[in-house]
Amino acid sequence: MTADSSTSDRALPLRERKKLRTRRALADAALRLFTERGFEATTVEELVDAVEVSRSSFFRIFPAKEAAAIEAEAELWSACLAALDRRALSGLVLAELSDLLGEVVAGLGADWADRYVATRRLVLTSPALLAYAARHRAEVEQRLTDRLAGKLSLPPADLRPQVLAEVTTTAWRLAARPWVHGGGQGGLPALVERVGRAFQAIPASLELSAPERPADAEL
Amino acid sequence: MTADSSTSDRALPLRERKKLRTRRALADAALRLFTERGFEATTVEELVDAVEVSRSSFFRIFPAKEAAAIEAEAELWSACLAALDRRALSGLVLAELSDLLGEVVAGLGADWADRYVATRRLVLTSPALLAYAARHRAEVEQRLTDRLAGKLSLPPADLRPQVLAEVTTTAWRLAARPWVHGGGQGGLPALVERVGRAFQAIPASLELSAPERPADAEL
DNA sequence: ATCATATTGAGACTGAGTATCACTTGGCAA
DNA sequence: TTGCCAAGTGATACTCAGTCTCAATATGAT
Repeated sequence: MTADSSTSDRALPLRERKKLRTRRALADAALRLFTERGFEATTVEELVDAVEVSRSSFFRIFPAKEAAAIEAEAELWSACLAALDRRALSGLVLAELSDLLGEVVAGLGADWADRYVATRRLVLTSPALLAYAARHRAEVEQRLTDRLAGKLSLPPADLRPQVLAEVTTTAWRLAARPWVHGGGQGGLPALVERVGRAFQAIPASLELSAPERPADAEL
Repeated sequence: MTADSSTSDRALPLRERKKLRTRRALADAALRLFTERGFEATTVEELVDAVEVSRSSFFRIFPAKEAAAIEAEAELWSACLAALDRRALSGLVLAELSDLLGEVVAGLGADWADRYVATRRLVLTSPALLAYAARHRAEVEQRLTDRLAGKLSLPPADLRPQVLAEVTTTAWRLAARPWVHGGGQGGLPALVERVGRAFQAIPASLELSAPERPADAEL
């Protein structure tokens, strides 16, 4: 549910639909052009020419050139935050978050997987995109933290919601990185599977021990 | 050990010392000017005028305006990576990382605490700085991951070094945020104390449970 | 002193992001 | 329909970060 959000959500103020279509057209063109020619080598001018929109309009829709490139990533996390708002938490919070992320991923649109793979590959090619994506992650974590603390009635200074938010994005990255590396093999179901395993891997990782006499690390 | 790194490391190629002094002067002026006038409101021109260096030189030393602002943060993490290179790991890796971070912090220069507090407060005021700092963190994590995997002879795809690197920077942030918020009260010893407790808080946070019937989150 | 080599500074140039303003277009009431 | 208002669009000018090139200057070795 709420998983459609494709080009035309029926029963939307008609004018908004056009805006959404433009936004999506810009994001798609951005992904394509930046991938073909490189992020820094493509100017915003070229991008807006391809979509036949003015430069002014671009910056009205996206706050930065980078934002158009990571639209697919942004969609994922706003879906997660929306899902968290709808959800009542009970039991192990970490397990709830794992479920939630899995459900959100499973409900994403059909074309999302390809867009996301392209996005992540693109991000790796440009320091500016890496920075922008990293900040976006930090913002998502902040919102996750706030919502978790709110739902659990914990004070903002409590470390636990912060850790759980951090762990959530970490699990996502752990799961998504190899999936993207493999070209999105297996589609969304494979990704969901990986997300579940990434969440499980985290507590286990904290127990990792080094051998008593590591051969290569002697001073 | 290697904890000095103040303006003049004796027995350094004489020419390098001057470069270091310029670098440090720029970083100090950046922190001061950006704090006084705002990051976006201060131009690189004004900054280099204050230090009597050319714009060209600035960009030879720092890759971006933002880099001069987060110099104190960068110093911390390069000290950590250097310390990790020197250290032989044995036993619980998480505990080793906690120790290591504590030792590095305890060994930082006397003026570092104030510089760091100022840096973090400044970063919070500017989206551009937030993005730059977030990317810096990601780079540090990548290097931590590589070194851990190397030292432990684990394949690069193993999730555990990635989790441990992530947890290390998370613990740092958990510890530093309230410390900075309180103006660095208690100095480095207080910070070291907080780092230790942040590392301990992480496994505990993963067990957080929600009450079975949360009153405020019903749909 | 002299020569090769770094390092610096000056200036021009590109392109992102912002602000302003005139213009158009969609939505709505009479 | 017609006219009106508001919201959105496009053109243009401007600032400033970051790159590049080249000349000037310092540094160090012989």
